[in-house]
Amino acid sequence: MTSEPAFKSEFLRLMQTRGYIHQITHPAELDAACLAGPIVAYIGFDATASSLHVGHMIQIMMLRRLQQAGHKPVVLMGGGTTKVGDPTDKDSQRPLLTDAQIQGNIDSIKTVFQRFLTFGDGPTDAVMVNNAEWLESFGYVQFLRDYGVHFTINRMLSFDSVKNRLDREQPMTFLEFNYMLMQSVDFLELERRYGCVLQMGGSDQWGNIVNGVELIRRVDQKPAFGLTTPLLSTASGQKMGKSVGGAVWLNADMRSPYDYWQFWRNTEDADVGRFMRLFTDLPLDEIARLEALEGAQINEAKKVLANAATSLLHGEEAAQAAEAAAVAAFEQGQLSTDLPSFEISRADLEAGVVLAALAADAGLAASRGEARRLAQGGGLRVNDAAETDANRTLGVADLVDGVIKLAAGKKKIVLVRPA
RNA sequence: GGGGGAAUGUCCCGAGUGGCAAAGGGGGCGGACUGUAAAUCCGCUGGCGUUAGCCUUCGUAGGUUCGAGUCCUACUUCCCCCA
Repeated sequence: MTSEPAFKSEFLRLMQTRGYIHQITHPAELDAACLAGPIVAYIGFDATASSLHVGHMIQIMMLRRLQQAGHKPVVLMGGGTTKVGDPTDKDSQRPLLTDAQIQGNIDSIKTVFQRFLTFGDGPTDAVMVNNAEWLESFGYVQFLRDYGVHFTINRMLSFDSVKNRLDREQPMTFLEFNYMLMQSVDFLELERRYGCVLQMGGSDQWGNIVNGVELIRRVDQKPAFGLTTPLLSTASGQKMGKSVGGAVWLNADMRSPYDYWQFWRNTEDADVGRFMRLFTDLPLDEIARLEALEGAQINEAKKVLANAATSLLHGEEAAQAAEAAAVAAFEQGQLSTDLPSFEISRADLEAGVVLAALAADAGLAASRGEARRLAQGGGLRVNDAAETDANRTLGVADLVDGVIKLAAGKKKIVLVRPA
């Protein structure tokens, strides 16, 4: 699919040279459509958590590229679909979220897009819509008659999202089974409202996207296209998106800019070039130069990557602060006030705090037991000295320059400060 | 509708004779080596407790037993065979 069909449109060329394309439904037709004028394309995001995470970055960047190439991005928030739950890649049904939770998540997720896209009423300005607007107003029988007729069970059973679940002998409810239809109807609705012709998404969404494409072509006899991105894994084969300490959230209140910077800084050597193309706006020739660096020098390229990616999300200032904190902590062994911190009441500290409890509360370990094991393994550090006794009591005497520096491993650092 | 089998550590796969906090992988985390990389080697991987120990876990709910992942009953879900 990525065998260099030499696209003529700026958008598809951009997508191809930067490595976003895994599959396209009708490459030549889509290329022609992009050439003919601004097109409207969308990506859907479900509101299952109060923040998106780095795994979503490739989709967000794709909308950004779309706008850069002179087209109109539509961000679809899945207020309606989240109520059903996408069975793709899930072994079992998630607990259903309440309306209030979903709305809260949407409000919180929204903010991130403004950093990557220009919203407004102009022809290439981005817009954000919520599929609850239409999905919630359908009557059951009407929905079945209008859309259900276009889907065969035979076909639906053949899609990976369904097949995987069945293969693993896990139950799949009728509710989840309908997710596919809802996503297809979304595409149709956006086509009617905004003239949207393209849906993009991760490769796991291929089935859902193709269904929408076919629905539009069948019902409205209009052109419609789908484009998916490759599944992102690191060069050594791990699923991308996790880092020390779990999911890398995009919202600053859930993952600090420092952590976000660290995530990119820790990229594997072999991924540096690919990630720069996907996740930054750096020009291709500069990327080529940077990724050619060898040995320890590639670390400079990783910093460039981290700075660029963090600037996009959190702003340049935050990126520089993160870099400064990292340089101080890792290269000079000094403290920086920009390191993540945890506040403890002065009274508690004066009374004495058990290390294991503090480490757990500060987020360095999931539980006190884990903190103890960490200490026994030599991974817990207090003011840079390994501490194997997690039952030790810390007090004001342990303050150095007003803080206690706690570290789990070499990369997870928290400054405990009394307040 | 009838018959047979299956569900295990809330990340996944997967052993398990009535004495089990439950083998072994993968993944994850930590240590060593490096360059905050990869590969490799080592350790850890239910919660609370300093130790003793206590609590919670083998699909769900009951039961038998001093004692249940293991036996019985019902239910849920999945697979296979017959109709």
